[in-house]
Amino acid sequence: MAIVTAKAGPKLQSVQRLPAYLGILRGMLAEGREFVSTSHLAEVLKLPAIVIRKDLQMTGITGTPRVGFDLRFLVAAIEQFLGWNNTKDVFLVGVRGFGEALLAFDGFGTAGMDVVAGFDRQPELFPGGVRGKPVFPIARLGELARRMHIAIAILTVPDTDAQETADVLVTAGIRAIWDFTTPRLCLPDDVIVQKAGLISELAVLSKRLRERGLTATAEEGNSI
Amino acid sequence: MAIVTAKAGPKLQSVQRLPAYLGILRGMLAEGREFVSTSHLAEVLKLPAIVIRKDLQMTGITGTPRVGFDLRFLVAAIEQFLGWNNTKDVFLVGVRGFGEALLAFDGFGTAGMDVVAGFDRQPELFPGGVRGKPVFPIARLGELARRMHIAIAILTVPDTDAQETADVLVTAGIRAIWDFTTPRLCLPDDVIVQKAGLISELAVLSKRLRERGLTATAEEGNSI
DNA sequence: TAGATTGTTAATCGATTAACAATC
DNA sequence: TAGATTGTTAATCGATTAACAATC
Repeated sequence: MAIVTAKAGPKLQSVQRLPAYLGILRGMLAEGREFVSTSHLAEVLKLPAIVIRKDLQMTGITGTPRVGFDLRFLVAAIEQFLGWNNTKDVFLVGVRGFGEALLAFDGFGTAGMDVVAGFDRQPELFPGGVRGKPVFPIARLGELARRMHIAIAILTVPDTDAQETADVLVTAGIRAIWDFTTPRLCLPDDVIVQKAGLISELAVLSKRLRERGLTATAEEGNSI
Repeated sequence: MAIVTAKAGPKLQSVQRLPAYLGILRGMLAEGREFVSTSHLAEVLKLPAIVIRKDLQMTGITGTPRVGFDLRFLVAAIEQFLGWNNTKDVFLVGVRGFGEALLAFDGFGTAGMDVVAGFDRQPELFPGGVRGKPVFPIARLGELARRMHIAIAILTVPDTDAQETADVLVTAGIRAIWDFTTPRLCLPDDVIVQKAGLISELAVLSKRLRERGLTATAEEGNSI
C-alpha cells in the first residue's frame, strides 16, 4: 500500500547547488577570467571540490586536466542544463499579499524567468498595475495564456482559494506551477507543481535556533 | 584538505516536512477531531506512513497502538520541537524590492515569527512604513535590537550590500539571519545563517520543465 | 480475545566521500 | 618530463524503506 513519491530525476541537491556556481562563475566571467578549476571554485564556495566536480559532471561539460574548465563554456553549459539560457515568461496569480512583492521583484531574470503580468480576483485594487506590470482579473487568464504562450504560473493566492485557482490554471493551459500556498494541490500528473519552501526553511531555522538555546521569547513591553 | 560542511543536526528532510504535518493537524484540531493515526495522515498527505511515523518519532511524542496520536499533544509536540509555540520578533533589513513584499506579508505567524520592523538605507522612501510596520534607517538597528531583544533578522538587501550589512547585523547582536541574498556571507561560526532557496527552487522547476520538453521559449511579438 | 496501530530493528537504496588512474 | 587537475571507480555513510515484534 506504499505510495510512490515523485521520482527524483537528476540529483536534486546537485541541481540546487548549480545556481550558486553560476552566480560566482558569471562574476568571474565579467572580470575577464577565462579558466577556472574546481579546486579554485571550492575555495570560493567553501565546498568540497569533489562535490563541485560531481555536480558539474551532471551538466555534461568536460574540463581539461591541469587547466580546468573554460569559463565561457562552463557558464553556457550550466545555463543550458537548467534552461536558463532563454527567458520564460510567467504569470503570477494572487497579487494581494505576498504576490505583490514577488510581482514587484525583478530578480528572477538571472534564472531565466520573467514575471510579465499579475492576476487577481480583485484587479481593481491595482489600477496602475504593480511596478509597470499589469494586473488582470483571473477570468482573462486563459485567453492571455494562450495568446502569449504562457506555460508557467506562480501561485500566491490565499490558501482557501488554492485548489480552485489551480484548477483554473490547468484549464487555461498552464503546465507548471510554482506554488506558494500551503495545501497540497490535486492536479493531473502531467502538471508540474513545485512547492515553495519558505515555511520549511523557517522550520530549519527555528530548529537550529532551538539547538543553540536561542529560544528568545519576545519579552513583555518591548514596543517600538 | 576537505572542508567540513555545516553538520546536519537532526534529519533535515524530516524537519522540513513537519510544517506540512502541522498545517493539516491544526486543521483537524479545529474541526474538533481528537485522535489521528499515521496511516490516516499518510492518506491525506500522500506520503508513506512510515515516513510520517519516523518524522514524528523525532519530536519525542508517543502514540497509542490501535488509537493513534492525541491530536492536541501531537500539535503541541511539533510546535515545541520547532520552537513555534512562542512567537519570535524579527527585523527585516533591506526594504526596497523583495523585502517590501515580505514586510507586507504576515503569513509567518503560523511559524512563530513576527516581522515587527523594517530597516533600509533609504527609510525616507517609506514614510508611513509598510502595512503599519515602521521602517528605520539601518543606523538605528543596533539600538532597537538591544531594546527589543531581537536576535533574528531577515536579510533582503541588494547583493552588493550583503556582506557589509551582515557585519552590521552581527555587531548589533543579531544571532540568526535568514539570508535572501546570493553571495556567501562570511560571519562568525556562532551566527546562524539560513540561506533562502528561492533561486534553487527555480533551478529544480526549470530542470523539471526541461525534462518534460517544456522549454517553451517566449516567442516573438507576444506583447500583452 | 483479536486486530489495528505503534515503535524498533534490519535491509535496501542512494548520495557523498575517498582513492586513484588518465591526461594534458 | 613532471605535476596539477580531471574523470572514474570503489568505499563509506546516512537516509529511506521494509519487516516484525510490542501493545493497547
